[in-house]
Amino acid sequence: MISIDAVAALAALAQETRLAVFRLLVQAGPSGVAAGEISTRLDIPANTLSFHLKTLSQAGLLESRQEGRFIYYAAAYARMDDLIAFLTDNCCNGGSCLPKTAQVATVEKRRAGNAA
Amino acid sequence: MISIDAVAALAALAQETRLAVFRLLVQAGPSGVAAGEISTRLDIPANTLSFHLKTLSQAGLLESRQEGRFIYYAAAYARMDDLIAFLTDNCCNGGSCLPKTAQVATVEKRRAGNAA
DNA sequence: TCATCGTTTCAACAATTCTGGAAATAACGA
DNA sequence: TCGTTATTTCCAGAATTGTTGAAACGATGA
Repeated sequence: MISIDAVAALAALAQETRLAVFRLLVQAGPSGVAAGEISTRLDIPANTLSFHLKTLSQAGLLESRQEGRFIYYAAAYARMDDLIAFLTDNCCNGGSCLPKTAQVATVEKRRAGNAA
Repeated sequence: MISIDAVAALAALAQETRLAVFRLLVQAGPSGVAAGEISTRLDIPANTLSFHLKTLSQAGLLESRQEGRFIYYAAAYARMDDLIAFLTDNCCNGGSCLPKTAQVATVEKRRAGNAA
């Protein structure tokens, strides 16, 4: 991940409504949640939600699939991992201040253990 | 960490200059870097940098200490961990999509192994 | 005290963002 | 075809943000 992508992802998450949507989807799992249900569960007008879903998608944080009249949105877990790895990259110059973070927060190592 | 704090932290990081500053400090380690040196290393005007340092500090992402005429800024590692934990909280409803993230990205577990 | 250096505050402008009403699109069932 | 449902696009206004010149502040050494 490069800096400009990280800024886009962070900007997408740096908004109360979008953060709530993203967390809902992170917790919901890879199968995702339909836009309408997100709208209902978080009490967000459909058009406002659509705007935020687009923002999150453009930042690469969501994936979507159409199923009939419904569009299911799911968190892009790999992207989330990329972002975390970017933030913690080379933490303390490779030192030991955050050994677990440094060890785990690399895309490759995370993916090795991930089903998503 | 509550949602509004997370939004503040993410907003602070969602800006090219501030993200560069934060990553510089994450990599520099707990001893920190003086404002002037950050300004030089990243080629940011002093007043602009000051504005961004304040934003990052208010979001709880930086700590600072004065030493003579210099002010050293350092990444607030615990806060960074809180943020990551907040994002990945209850990932996949506690399922196994991201076992390593779920396992590590909790404040308590991270702190147990952290010197910072 | 004075000059200097490191850093912060103030002020103002351009640019961007969030929001929701209204209308449009797209898929389904009758 | 028609009506309904799910979702998106268009639009406009209010609010927020990033930037930098200029000035101010605070610590230091002579």
